[in-house]
Amino acid sequence: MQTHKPRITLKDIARNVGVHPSTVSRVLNPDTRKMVTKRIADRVIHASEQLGYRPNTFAQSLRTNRSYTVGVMVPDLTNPAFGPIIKGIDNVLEQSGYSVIVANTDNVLEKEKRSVDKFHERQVDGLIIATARRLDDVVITCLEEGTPFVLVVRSTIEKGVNSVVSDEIVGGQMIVSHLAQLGHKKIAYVAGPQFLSTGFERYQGYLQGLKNAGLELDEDLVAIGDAFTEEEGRQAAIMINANQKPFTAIVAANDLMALGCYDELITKGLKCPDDVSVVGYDDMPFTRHFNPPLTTVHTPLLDVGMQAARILLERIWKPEQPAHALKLQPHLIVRGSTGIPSSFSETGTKVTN
Amino acid sequence: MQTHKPRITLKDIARNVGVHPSTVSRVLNPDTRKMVTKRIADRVIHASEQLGYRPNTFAQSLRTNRSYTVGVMVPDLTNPAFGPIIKGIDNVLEQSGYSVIVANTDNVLEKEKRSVDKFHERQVDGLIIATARRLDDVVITCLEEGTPFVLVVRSTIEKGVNSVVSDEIVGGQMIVSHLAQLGHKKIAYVAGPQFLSTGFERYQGYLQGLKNAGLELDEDLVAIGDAFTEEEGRQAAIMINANQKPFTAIVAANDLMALGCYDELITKGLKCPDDVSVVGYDDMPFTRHFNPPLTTVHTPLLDVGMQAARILLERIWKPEQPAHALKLQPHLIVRGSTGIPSSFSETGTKVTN
DNA sequence: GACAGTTGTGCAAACGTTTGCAGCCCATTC
DNA sequence: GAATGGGCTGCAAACGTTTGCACAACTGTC
Repeated sequence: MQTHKPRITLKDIARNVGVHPSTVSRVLNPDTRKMVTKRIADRVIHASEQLGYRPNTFAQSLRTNRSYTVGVMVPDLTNPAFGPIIKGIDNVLEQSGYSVIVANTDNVLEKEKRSVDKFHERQVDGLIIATARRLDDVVITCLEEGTPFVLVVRSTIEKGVNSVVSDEIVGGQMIVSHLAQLGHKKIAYVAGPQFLSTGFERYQGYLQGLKNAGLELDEDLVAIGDAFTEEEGRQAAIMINANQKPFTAIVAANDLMALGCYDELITKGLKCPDDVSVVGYDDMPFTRHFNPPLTTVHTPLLDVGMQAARILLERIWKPEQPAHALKLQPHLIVRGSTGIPSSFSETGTKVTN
Repeated sequence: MQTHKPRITLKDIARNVGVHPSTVSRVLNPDTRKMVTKRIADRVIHASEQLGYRPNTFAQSLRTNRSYTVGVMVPDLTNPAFGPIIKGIDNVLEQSGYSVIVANTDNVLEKEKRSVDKFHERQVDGLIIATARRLDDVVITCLEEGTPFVLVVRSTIEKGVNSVVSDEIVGGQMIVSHLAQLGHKKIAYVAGPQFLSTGFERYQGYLQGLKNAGLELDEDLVAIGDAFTEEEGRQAAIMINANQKPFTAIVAANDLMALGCYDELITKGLKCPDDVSVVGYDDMPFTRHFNPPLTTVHTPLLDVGMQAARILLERIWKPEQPAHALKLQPHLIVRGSTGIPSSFSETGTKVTN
């Protein structure tokens, strides 16, 4: 920001007031203001306002080694789930004078590494990571280097790292329980990537849910997608259909994949929920407007962001505190995509072709 | 990022290789590398890699007055339209070594001012602004201060500012033309805030579209919302309904407001598109999954972001170039929410009650 | 072999802060 | 009235770079 007006510095104020720059510095810094006489302080403040002083953050950071910035890594900004999270983060951080630098990694490891390197270079005071794999080198590196960071949404298998996630297993169970209660017995599963905690744990929740409901797992009814995308959801649904086993419900590992299932059902001429029920996960914005409105598990995304930011601030201020792993309770939201199982599929008469 | 390992500096490398720090600096800086002998350069590079050197960006920025960061101001991260834009921005900027700092302003002027102040303090090299009002102090300030910036999505009435926007007026016309072609004559309009270029120009497009189609404007069929939100869209639809004038289509100023119209139609027991057609604007993610799939005007949001970033880079590099106002051609996407007008409303028999 | 010209490297200042230390002055105490 | 102490302020170094300038060493020419 090359402004033509010459930047005015502590020295300028000092000259103006007739004191030493260090005194000005002390006045303008809340922690040290009490060190200087009120009378002088007032004059300094007045002069600083009049001259329109803006501290040079680079000089400050260079001297203090704190940048008052934090880095946020997300896998895909196109996914509407991340908007609210970043908003939550920004809300609390900007109140404490921090700025957030975002990086979009497109789920590719190379970019994640580059981003975290960049963040290091920029000396961010902390990191919020929404891209973690269950086994994640990047996370391990951060851990070793002592970088304050907190994981959101996706966690790793390591213990002792700060994180804010939804209780995915419980969420998965809730879904199956809901479907079982409706009378579903053949429940298909469109899984997310198993190297992500969300993909893995939601699937575990599904398995546990089946057990709870006294249902058998049929492996022909589960397919694993390689990414949390609509397209992968559709592909997985296609694979399941190809197995020619009857089912009355599909639970998808997230809302996007559920949308992919919608597509596949439509191309097969199946109605949701009349022929098959569908449920998603995340409750991203506007799920209630889908056709049909999607039954899904709600995670308070804005809160996730805000809590993560708070925890991060704590860690930045007192790095030696024990890690804080926050698990938010999920919440099933029943909408129009789930209903009682169709007699067709139930009897196995009408097999998807 | 307080790492326990001591930061290694140019001086360390210099000592290691046996040269002066300035030489190391020259080697590591692409622009000046040619100044130093290949043999020495190689040794320096080798040492720097071995020691894991990371330049201190603060020192660099302090010295050079360039931060290699740009600020991005958006009104509401919850609106899925902004995800793709930011992604586009990030994509091109990170390739040039820039980082993006985002700020969410919630559409409140106070926050916008605070954010832009913050950006100034952080000495961002440029700004991308998605929050502009038609008359916007913040923009004027940036203009006066000579800050490189580009507006996205929303423009101001000033000429000579960089911007990347959709041709809203054409878009508005396209919508009306589409509806008129289907046979609609009574077309209601749910307007967005008129102090935003998007709200204003889309409405102008609507007016122009009516004229083109030889239709009369009925003021009872337009209502203006105070914000581009679902709720405001619903309220506007309610107001129009309250006027008891028949209509067969509603065009909303953006997709969110269109969703609000959906809600109101449902509570009135009206079917879309059978009873009334609805069209939105933006083609934000997942509009095709809405119920019914929303006819809307597509703007290539990712492109908007990328183009804006490119223009900004140009301005940062050569500040004296004339402004670049890029107007992207919109594109009507017809989906299930528009159809031929219902005979009911057409005859005025069935008035919304 | 002396000279000019070119090339490569070192020197030191500067960017704008923060902060430990030293020293001053004034008030307090015996 | 001298000694003690505490409160304010100035001094200067330091953070890690970049860069104009000076200078040394080399190349080529007559």
